[in-house]
Amino acid sequence: MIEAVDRNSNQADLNAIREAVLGWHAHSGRNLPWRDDRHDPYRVLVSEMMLVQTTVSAVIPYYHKFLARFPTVESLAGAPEPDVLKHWEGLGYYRRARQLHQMAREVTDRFGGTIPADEADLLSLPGVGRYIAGAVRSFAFDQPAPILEANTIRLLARLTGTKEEVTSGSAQKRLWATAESLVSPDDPGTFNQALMDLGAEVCTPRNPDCSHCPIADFCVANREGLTESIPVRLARKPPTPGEEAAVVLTRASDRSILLLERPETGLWSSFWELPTFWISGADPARRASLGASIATPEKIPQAVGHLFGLDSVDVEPAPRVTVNYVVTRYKMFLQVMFGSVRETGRRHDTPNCPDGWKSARFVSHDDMKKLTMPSAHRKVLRKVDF
DNA sequence: AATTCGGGGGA
DNA sequence: TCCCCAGAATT
Repeated sequence: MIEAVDRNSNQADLNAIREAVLGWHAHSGRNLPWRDDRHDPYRVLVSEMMLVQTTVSAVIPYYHKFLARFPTVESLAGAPEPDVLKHWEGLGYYRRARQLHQMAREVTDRFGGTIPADEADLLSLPGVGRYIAGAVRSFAFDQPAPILEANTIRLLARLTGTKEEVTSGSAQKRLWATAESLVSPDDPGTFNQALMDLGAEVCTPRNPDCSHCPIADFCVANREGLTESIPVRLARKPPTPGEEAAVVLTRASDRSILLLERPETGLWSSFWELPTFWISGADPARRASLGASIATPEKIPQAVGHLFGLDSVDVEPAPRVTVNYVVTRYKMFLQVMFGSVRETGRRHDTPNCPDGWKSARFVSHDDMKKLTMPSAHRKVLRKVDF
């Protein structure tokens, strides 16, 4: 037995761990769609970008749809950004979609359409950090590059008995060193995937199945009864609550609905959303800038017509639909109001765009489906029932 | 070193 | 409810 894989370990222990992990993986590894063509670096990149802080089960349907529409680097590089974002809608962390899109264009421009295998080249691409670079190198190019991510952080922290907070700089440095010393020189890609699978299926966050773990004999946490207390993580702060009110403002002449295009920076950048007013508490979407003086639901009916320069606006103050959603560290309560513009006229065709937003317009039912919107507002429109 | 980036699933 | 998820970029 070894004290820790990155310190008092010898070559025989390392080899024994590698063989045990690979042997377990041969019959108990996960069968995942992006492994069907593991050596296609484009598929590796698409899957890894989607999997950033996102569960495997959430990614699988998006992966299939995305690859059906953008099967190659060239097809993605040549696609318009709204098309790319639409295929990402609902997955979250939309910066990744733009980074992947930009990545395809840089691969085309800087690397002649071929995804590079060199670490520095990979790290120079947008959205690629140490983990994704290691994943592409080991999975697609069979290079002995280490990886460190959620599953292997937990597994390696337990294996080595890491008692410090795992996101701290010193712990990260040691865990990366452990991963590097452990990665199999013979089949690094399979080994790295096997280590992740073992973390996902056996070395789980709670109630790890140590009795079926192929490397339990080498595990410090198992030996010392610390599997429930490792990994150590900082206590997270409770979410800050906030209230908003959204208005579904329908134009009577054609049943189109008023939508706003969000600013280019920050949360949901350049997404389309219902006009939404900040009421109280947290304001993660910076909606206070849209008429902060309102701040009470009662004032919204009067303010809407004035804010958008519309005549004959009628808004019901009573909310009939509510949606709760969580974004970053904020827990939001969204109440929905309903309004209509009863008369048609030029002023209704071109609503004023409030300061800070990119544009405002009435959108038809068909066009609404094509735009990319935050999930909470998608949910509102589903519940409203057109 | 802390924050910002979403959204969903499982216990 | 609470916790976590194949992290990276910015401040």
